[in-house]
Amino acid sequence: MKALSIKDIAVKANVSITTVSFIINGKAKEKSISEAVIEKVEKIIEESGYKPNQIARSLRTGNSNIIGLIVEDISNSFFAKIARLIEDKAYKRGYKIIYSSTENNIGKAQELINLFKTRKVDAYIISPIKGLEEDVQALLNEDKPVIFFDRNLPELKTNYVGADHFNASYQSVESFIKEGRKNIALVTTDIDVQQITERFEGYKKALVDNKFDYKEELVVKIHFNQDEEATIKEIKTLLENQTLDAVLFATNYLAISGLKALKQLNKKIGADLSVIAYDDHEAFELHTPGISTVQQPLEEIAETVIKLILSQLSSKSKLPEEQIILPTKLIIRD
Amino acid sequence: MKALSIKDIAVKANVSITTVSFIINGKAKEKSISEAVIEKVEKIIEESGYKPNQIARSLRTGNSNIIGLIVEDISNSFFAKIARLIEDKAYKRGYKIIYSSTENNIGKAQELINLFKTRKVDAYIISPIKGLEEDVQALLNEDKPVIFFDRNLPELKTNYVGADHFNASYQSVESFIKEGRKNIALVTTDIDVQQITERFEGYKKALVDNKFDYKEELVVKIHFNQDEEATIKEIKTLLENQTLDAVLFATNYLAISGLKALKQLNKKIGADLSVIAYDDHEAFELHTPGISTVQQPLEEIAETVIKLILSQLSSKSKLPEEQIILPTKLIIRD
DNA sequence: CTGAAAGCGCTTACAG
DNA sequence: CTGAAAGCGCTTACAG
Repeated sequence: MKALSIKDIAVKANVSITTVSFIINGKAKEKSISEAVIEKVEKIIEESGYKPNQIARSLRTGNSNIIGLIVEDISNSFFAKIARLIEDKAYKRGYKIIYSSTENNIGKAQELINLFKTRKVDAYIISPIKGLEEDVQALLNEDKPVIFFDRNLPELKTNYVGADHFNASYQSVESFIKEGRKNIALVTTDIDVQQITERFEGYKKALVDNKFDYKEELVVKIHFNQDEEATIKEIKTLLENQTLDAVLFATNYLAISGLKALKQLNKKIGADLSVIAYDDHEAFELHTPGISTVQQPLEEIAETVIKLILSQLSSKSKLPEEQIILPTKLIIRD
Repeated sequence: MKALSIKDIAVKANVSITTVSFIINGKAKEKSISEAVIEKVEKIIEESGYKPNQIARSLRTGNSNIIGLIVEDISNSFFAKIARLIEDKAYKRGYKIIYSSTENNIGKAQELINLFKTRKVDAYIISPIKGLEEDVQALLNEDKPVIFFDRNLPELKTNYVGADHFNASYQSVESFIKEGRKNIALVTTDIDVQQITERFEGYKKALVDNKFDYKEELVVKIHFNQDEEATIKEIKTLLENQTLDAVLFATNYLAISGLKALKQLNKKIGADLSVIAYDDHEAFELHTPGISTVQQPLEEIAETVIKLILSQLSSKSKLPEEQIILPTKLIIRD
């Protein structure tokens, strides 16, 4: 039951493996192989079900038709949806995706890059974390296409595709203000990544621009890797000890924890309290009342990422880096 | 900036590549390489940051230390969580996982198996669909370890790890009956896979065992690939036109659609209506009132799958197939 | 119009 | 204790 090799095909067709290789790779015309030979070989390949060994091909050519995708956590619905969309789109263009999660762990992230390197992936799509600068720079030095998404490491010259996190927060706060809210809290995380910082900056700027004071005690930064219990507790402390009438949650899972906290405290969203969550989640639509959310344009992000990667892969010369910021949408529910 | 090869290391260390290879692969003792040489070579490897080319290694040895994972849809939270757990556990044992989604499409599933084959993955973890029998049999003929999870194709002799879907439904229905419910509906899908059938059988058996009539009009089979709008509409029709006081949802996403339907109809879960959903979801805990769910033992499923795969991979002789059915847990919320 | 041969970077049976 | 050499399955520059 050993797999067929190009040699087996060559023997059966009574030609050299060179000829078979040319035909497999669509270079038959270019190499002026005769019609008769092409047909004969194609027929044999078809009948025998021969598939070229991609490992051998990769070893020889140095590329793999595989794109590596590195995300924070594939079980987070934002990343899962993006991964799925990217996979679909890449697949249609003849590329496969392999993906893996960093868990915000710099060591794991570095190992993944190494893994992908030794597997000779052709390009990298990364939602990066601080500390990865050197490793990514090494990829760039080897002229490997790298695209960041969701987050950026601005000191590196890379392509980046992401949502307009600053404006998303800004608009959320303004929406609260229009509703007549006076004391607007922010629940965010302590991960030091650009998009979290931007969400914070947008929040502050909107307050200041509207002549509200920025009050430190209304901002909670939740430690990234702590368990949900602790998060809920911190949010409860905020809700109980501060005068507030609106909360912006900077991530999806923080909003989930926040809703659990509200439920435990028996506080209702409504006349006395407004909530907006970053990134949609099924729970928000179902919630009574519905939870307003900031929605990132997933489809567009995926499409843009793939488009940039493919144009880099197909161009011989180095293309200029692009920074693409896509607008978010605020969905108000009640 | 070309990557280092084993030859470069050999030259630097002034030994043969054979020696370097033995050292890299931990065979130094066995091949009685001298301590001095081992140390020298290890130092050079360390300093130079040399990483063996896995592609070349795979080509030579015929295996890859990669396990292929094929699921229905990686953006479904059940599969995303399982994938993440399996990835973690495999990683700790030196295996990488590559995963991909079939979207319940037989053509795509076959392509994925082919893709994994040409990449020489060492083993396959598959949530299978009908029509894949031949392709999987071909893998088994090549003595590749294959493990099914979540779903089974019983005509094949493979390992299988899954939850006890029959009992899960059975217990759910009995729980409704204990609450005093009389008219218990089932919302399920029309995919023809074993675990969906079992959920249906458990539902019927529990009714009959408790001397209730099985009423066909209380069962809705939703077409798999239809959009959510249509699903919600069908569920609304059920809720409006039938006398019922309890609904069991056979999947997670059907329950989500069901809750949306209830919300649109302004029907409340409570005195007049009980609901149980298959597989937990954040929305269920947050929902007011909380939604009861059947929980599959994700951690155990992942652990068992990996254990079986590794024992197959490490044993030379063919192991007998195991069918492992793990119990589910019914979580009652209100 | 077609083929012999080198080489991608490894592992391993064999020899000494 | 260590190394020369074959070979995994391809691609491609070169030759005719």
